[in-house]
Amino acid sequence: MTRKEQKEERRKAILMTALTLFVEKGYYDTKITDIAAAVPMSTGLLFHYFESKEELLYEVVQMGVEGTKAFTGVSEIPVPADVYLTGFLNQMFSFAKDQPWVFNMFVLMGQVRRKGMPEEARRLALSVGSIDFTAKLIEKGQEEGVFREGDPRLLSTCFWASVQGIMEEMAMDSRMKAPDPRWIVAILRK
Amino acid sequence: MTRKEQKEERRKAILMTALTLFVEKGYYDTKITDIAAAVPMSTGLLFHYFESKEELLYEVVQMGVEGTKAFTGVSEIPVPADVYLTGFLNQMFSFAKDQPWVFNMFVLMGQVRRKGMPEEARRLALSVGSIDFTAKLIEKGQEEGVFREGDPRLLSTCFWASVQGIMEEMAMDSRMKAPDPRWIVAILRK
DNA sequence: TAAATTATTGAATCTAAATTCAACAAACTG
DNA sequence: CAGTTTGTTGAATTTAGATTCAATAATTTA
Repeated sequence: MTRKEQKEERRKAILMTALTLFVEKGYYDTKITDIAAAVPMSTGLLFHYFESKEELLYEVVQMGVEGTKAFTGVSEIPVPADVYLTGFLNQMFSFAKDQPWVFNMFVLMGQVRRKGMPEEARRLALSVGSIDFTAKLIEKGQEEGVFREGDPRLLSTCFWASVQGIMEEMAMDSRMKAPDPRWIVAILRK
Repeated sequence: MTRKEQKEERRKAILMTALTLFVEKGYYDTKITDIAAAVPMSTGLLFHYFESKEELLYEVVQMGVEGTKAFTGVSEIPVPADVYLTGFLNQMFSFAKDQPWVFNMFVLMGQVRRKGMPEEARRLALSVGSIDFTAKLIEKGQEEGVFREGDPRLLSTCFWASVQGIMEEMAMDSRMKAPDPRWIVAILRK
């Protein structure tokens, strides 16, 4: 099975490289040749592993979806909603340095949701219910009295849009320090 | 001079159409033929008015820069910083319905600042000092005691990233209601 | 070890989309 | 009005970049 494993490793290497470049330069500005050169491997070979650039994006997103399940799958939150979200952001921001790929994955997932991204990948990214998940969490927080009144879904959307915007900014400018997570959670806090 | 005016009108029509499409579908996914068809005019004619797609983007951004001067040019803010920013967001969000083009312009200006956008247009968009302007405003707010402590520039960056993220979300999904501006200003508020 | 399978390359092909162009129409100028 | 300038079209050209392919090397299987 060494051969199959080898192939898996290679695929993963390509996926990771693609992830990095997609976030660094944007999907459309990242050429297949850029990815191949960065792996490194010949352009031709890349198509031995992935059908097309779109499929490549799709699989990167697929990988992100897997990873996200762990997050949106949690059903019992044992701490107050504000504490949970602050902790989440804290971790996410520290990932920016320790595990850039986790961080980049989040950034990419957000970007792929936008209009103008390849349709299949977009649908897949959109299928992750992080907005809904957080909306529920926000409702919980409202009941707990820590979050302000207002449509939980709209609050959730704002929260994520802000997080997305800030993460993109961080991905764009590596000099940027991570903000204090409480600043962002303040959007929700009463 | 009717001829010259005519030409100006036409140019403006193209610029506006391009602005709308760039925001709606993204720069790279907007084809020159899309713009021409939407104006409407033949593809060829479009090049009678603009050198290239990049130049077209550049001029849209140019227009945005002009418009933004009015905003960042203000030197005397007569009201507390938090009130000023809340009012600003309030206006911006209501523009989304009344004057979509103003709103779209803001969204586009933010997008063009990102890596992977055509270099010249990007530089131009980056030349607008809205982050610095707001940073000063935030310092003022800190002195007034209404804003939290923290690096004003980082706070400013977060503020704008959030606004950008939310405006993009609004541009993407017309059903989305505008959030309460105070939610966003809460990022800054003590 | 010989056949079969898989990895690899880089140049050749294909394709979508930007850009140019030749031709014609309308408007303006003197 | 005759000529010149500007507007307009859509098809032809060009080009950047994705995708294919024929050829070769490495690895596995039997």
